Amino acid sequence: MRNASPTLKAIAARLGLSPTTVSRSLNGQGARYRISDRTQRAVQRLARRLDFSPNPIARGLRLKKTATVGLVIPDVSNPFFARIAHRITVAARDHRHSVLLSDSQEQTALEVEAIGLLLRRQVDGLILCPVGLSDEHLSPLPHARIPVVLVDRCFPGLALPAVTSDNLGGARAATRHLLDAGHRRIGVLQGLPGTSTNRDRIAGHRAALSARGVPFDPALVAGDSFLEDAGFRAARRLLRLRPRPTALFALGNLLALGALRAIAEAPLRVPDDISLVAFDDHPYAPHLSAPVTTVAQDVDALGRVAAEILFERIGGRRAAPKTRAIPTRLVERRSVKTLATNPERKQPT
Amino acid sequence: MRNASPTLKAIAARLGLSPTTVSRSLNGQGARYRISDRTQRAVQRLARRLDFSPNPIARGLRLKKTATVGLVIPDVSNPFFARIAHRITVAARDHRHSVLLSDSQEQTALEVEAIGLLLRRQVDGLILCPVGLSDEHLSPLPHARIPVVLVDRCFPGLALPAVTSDNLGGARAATRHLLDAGHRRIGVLQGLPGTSTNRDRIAGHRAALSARGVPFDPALVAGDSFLEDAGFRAARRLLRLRPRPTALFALGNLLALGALRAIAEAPLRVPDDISLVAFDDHPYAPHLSAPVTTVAQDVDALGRVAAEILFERIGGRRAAPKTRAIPTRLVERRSVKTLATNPERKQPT
DNA sequence: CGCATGGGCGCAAACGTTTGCGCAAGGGTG
DNA sequence: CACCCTTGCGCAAACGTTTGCGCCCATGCG
Repeated sequence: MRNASPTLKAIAARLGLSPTTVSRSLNGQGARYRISDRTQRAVQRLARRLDFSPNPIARGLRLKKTATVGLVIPDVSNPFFARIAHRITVAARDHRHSVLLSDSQEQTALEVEAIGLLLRRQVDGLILCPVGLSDEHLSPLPHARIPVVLVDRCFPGLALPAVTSDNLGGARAATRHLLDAGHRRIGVLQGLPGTSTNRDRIAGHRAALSARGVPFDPALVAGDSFLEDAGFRAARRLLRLRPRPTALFALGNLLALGALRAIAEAPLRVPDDISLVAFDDHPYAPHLSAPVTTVAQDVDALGRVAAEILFERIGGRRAAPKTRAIPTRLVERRSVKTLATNPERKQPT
Repeated sequence: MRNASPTLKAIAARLGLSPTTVSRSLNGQGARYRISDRTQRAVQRLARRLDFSPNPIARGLRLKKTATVGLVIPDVSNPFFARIAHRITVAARDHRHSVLLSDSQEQTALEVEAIGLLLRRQVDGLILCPVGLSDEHLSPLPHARIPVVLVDRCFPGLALPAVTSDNLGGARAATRHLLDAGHRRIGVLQGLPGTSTNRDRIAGHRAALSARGVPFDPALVAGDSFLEDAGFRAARRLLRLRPRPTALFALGNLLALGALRAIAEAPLRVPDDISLVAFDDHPYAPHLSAPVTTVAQDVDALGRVAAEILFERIGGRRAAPKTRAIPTRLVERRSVKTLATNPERKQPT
């Protein structure tokens, strides 16, 4: 803020000392190098008085450490990722690190570019929400000289620590909830096939089905991306099936939004004509025309835990890479209709 | 990505040249310093083959330019700011700059700290969404050696370029809309008093009132922050007034959310028992139990224009600081009830 | 043949730190 | 008095660039 912090040299000159001595006095190396207490105190006092703080660029050059972490995110404007970014930014400050933010715009090519740039900029650590379709470009990362943590989407083949929601468990709970309410024809609005999140959620859905002995019908799965418009199109398609599904399960928040549009357009009503469950909770969810039942992810925890792992590793601990699953929570509202016709609902377990 | 880019020195050594020559060949200074075309081409070929790219830290140290811009935001997890951050991040990439992100957590103290840190890190420009309560700590910025742009909240006294929504016009349009529908007792849920956004929105509201000759009643204004809970409490208070306001005007998206909660709790229904207009549009707005009429800000434009101004100035143009107002748009939905009792509605102009 | 001219490139300093090593002075010991 | 140890600190190199200045060699001209 004030007129440019003075340099180490300037401080040294004013005290008739060498930059060496000043540096050591300020870095707690005084004892190690036998700087007298008197000198150290004098240095520290002047430094404080002049609001000195070492030039991070010069320091970075010398130390090959920049007190900076890189954050690569597919889309910062998506509230989900925005909250992750928020938590990480806050955690970074706690660890006196800055955050270099990149937005890969859901494109692998930009992701590659961003990672390269961040590595060249000598970040001390990297948190990555991969676009998620492929991982070949990530394969050098486990051998990078800095720790890397994956968030949200993971690649089992990759030796990198990852933090993800318990997508499988969350989806299983949602589908189980629908089954309990007597639904048997459940349409699924999926996201980007090939991503771990999508795969796990589908797997959870299928697990719940087969646990109840309900056959899985691929014709009831539609969609090809996590974006709203894909949700709209997929929902419209599913709603035209005959017999119509009695419930839709949207595997993402934007997909749910698209579904709502398609349902309104049909026009149908939730939950009378069709039930709806969505992955991702949302502040507005309770106030929708039909407050929608959701699988809430603990987004804050995702960001927090990722940052924790990263800074642990930056701090030196070099544990084996492990993926951490953050639990989800089913938030029941009023978008699921109980089908009275079905005798076996609420069967024990 | 690959094993650390080689250094200039390494390239020079491999070609039997000096780092000087290599540097000039790569920076387009070849002609200026009479490097032969043959040499230049050889350098460029090898550089490309080895995927060389100059160490940004070293470069930053020497040049006192880092190809980095700082971004200070009160709360990245707020979708409004997240979108601004998104646009700026994208714009920065277009200009080959990186973004250092700070989250001030709506605290002036943290904002001060963040600005200081970014300046020390030698960012080439700074985009700031000020917390907005005070501006003394910003007063050195107009004299900083780098350009600074304010977004969302501005300080008239400060000689800094600023980009804000047309808050006054937007609020005026909203209130006018309510007046047209016959409402006279309009409760206002305000945000943080003292911020320019809040002040301008209130001013717009009052302008619309007085244009219609409706007196302004301070008792109908409640609230003390832009957060949801403040909206909830303020709405609850206003809803208990007798006679009850016939409409609420929430001056922010989270305030609207709080209002919805308070209305549901009352319990009242929108728009039958109470009308609602909110500042800030939202993807879920159309799907609420009463699709809510909103004043939509062009958030993308806010971010884009801010980035434009910043990079123009980084590029050298040192125009006088000017504040740019981005137009808002009234999105009419179904949360406003037309009060039939009132004869003078839809009066011309 | 002497000199100016121009082409092609390198020297060395600088940016602001950190750090291995070593130097000088003073005090104690034999 | 010679030696060693301790205390207190500085030298200089290094990190990887960029840049003002100047060097050297050919060539052309008179």
